[in-house]
Amino acid sequence: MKMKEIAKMCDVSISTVSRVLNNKSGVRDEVREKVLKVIKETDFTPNIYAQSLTTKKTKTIGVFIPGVDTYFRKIIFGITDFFSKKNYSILLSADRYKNEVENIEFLLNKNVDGIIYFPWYIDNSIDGKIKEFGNKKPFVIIDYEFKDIPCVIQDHYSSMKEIVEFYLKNDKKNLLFINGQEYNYSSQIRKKSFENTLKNNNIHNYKILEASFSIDESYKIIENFFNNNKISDYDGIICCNDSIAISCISYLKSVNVNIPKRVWISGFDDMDIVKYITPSLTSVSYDKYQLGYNAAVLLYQQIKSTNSINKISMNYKIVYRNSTGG
Amino acid sequence: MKMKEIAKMCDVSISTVSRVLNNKSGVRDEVREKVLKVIKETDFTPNIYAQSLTTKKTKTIGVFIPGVDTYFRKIIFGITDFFSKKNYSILLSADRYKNEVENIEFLLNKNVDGIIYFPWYIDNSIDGKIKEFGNKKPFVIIDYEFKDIPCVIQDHYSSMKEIVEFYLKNDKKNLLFINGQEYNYSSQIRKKSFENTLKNNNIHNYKILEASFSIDESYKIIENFFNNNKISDYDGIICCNDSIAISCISYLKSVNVNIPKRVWISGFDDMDIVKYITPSLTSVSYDKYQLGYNAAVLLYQQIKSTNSINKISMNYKIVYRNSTGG
DNA sequence: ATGAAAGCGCTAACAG
DNA sequence: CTGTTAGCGCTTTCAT
Repeated sequence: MKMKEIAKMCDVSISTVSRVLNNKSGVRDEVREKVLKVIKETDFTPNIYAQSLTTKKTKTIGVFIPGVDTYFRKIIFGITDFFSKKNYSILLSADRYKNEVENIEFLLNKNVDGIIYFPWYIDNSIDGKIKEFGNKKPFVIIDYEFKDIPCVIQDHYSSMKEIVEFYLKNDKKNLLFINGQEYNYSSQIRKKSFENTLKNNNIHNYKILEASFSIDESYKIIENFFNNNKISDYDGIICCNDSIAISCISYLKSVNVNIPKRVWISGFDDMDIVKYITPSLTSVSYDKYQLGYNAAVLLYQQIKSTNSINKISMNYKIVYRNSTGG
Repeated sequence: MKMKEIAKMCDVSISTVSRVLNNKSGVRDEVREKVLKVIKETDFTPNIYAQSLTTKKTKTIGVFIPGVDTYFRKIIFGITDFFSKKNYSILLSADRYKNEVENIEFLLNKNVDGIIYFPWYIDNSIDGKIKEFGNKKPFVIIDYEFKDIPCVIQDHYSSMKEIVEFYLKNDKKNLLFINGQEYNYSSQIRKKSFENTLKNNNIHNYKILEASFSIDESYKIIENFFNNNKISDYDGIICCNDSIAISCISYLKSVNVNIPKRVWISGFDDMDIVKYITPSLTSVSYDKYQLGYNAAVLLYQQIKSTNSINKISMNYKIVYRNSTGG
């Protein structure tokens, strides 16, 4: 079924059908209703590829989000919920054989109307690329900042600061920070916040361990670390995400270290399950659904050229549980 | 940049450029190389919307996968890894304001070349819809079977049977099965397998509790259940996924029930973290990445009309850990 | 208010 | 081997 047939059935020209379809003026109410009726009856939907050819708009946005299993889906939900209402589709780019930049270029070639990009591996070339992409298309970054490219960030600096100060306030002053890989921007921020907060409190004795976002690797790194370092040197451990915290707890239990009595521990992300493990895990909670939704809003504003906001900083909440004394 | 310009730069017709682009015969090697060179230099990529208009192929496949956070991403990876190599894109449909069928119809309207559908809410109308969709486009279902529509299934019947028999063999014969919502097809299968296996072993005394795929709801349902039923009635609990198992363990710990001494417990899915919780959780492991990859292969075979296989049943592995005695 | 016609960028006969 | 040309289904001037 195409416009031509609809036009014939209604005894009008295809221009008129087009006008009705696009809700444009210049059609008698009577005619409009008739066309609408036939469209409905025949279940007609215009060919979006023909539309795109003429309008240069694809009503499709591209999304790249890295391999973070635990909240990937929630972010996607936020994005799709917003854009579906606007009748946009979501093109996903997540080929692991390509690097991130290649994934974005792939999306660009698909003529998407805009792109949401959650960088994961940050290297020297990324800023240049982001600038290039941002000039080409409406572009929104998640959890990374570059000049005036609109972005949605989780305020890892503040949340880490709050966590550290919570430890200090409770007299936990021998701290170990277990980070993910430091190619990740959030990791860098959290690390810096951890260090600065301690320095601002005149504490210069602390340890940072670079572990991994893979829980199995993390476990090995942690085990190896404590084979060469005394646990008793620390009364507080801060992990950069919940998985790492879980592997750390697992190790500490295996060597009979009591949490929270001997050492406090906390994570990040507040996964659904962490309130049900033993001990229940103190964690930092960001609304990942809202994160995706906000990114979608920023992108849409750009697409419609009504952009006013450039940066959204997400609210967070620290959920205190038994792993830090209850 | 368009084909016309490339043609001019190479001093050939646009048909020749098209032939080169589509790797067709009928071009002198010399000319082909020249065109290829210019294409590369100018970084030209053909407009896929114009291509689609003529070919009726979009080189895009549609994917609907429900809200299962823990392994959603792995399935997607399997699909994108396969299709990216073929230069296809992935259109994601996941609008929660629409129901599943509406999400599929949305994809259909986008003229995707094929669809991968992981049904979650199964009701009476679904078979008719699947048949309709399967007639329209290449179509692959995950974890559901309908006539000769190609599908990839996790063999929940067999894995559940094996788990149950493992309990029985170890003299755990007072069993409680905690299921997810029964609108889910896999839940139905597992339940049936649980019941049949017991019956085949002449055990008619068992209990099935319908909990929820939401871990918080599950906890409440489990707590409520044990407020009205004695824990000591059971020596084995089988949960339909790891989240439910974790909430169940949490509850049992809160009332000081020793696992595995007083009762065994097991989950499904083998999430990354479950080997690190206490007690480490016995679970059923399916390769979710491969699941997605297989679905992609089946779909591609249909698109290319080389389909031979109709059904792939995934291998599984039961990972025995401390929650069932180690 | 409505229709005719050009054109979006490409592919695929058809000629040569 | 190579070029010409007619669409693909739609939007958008430009007339009427």
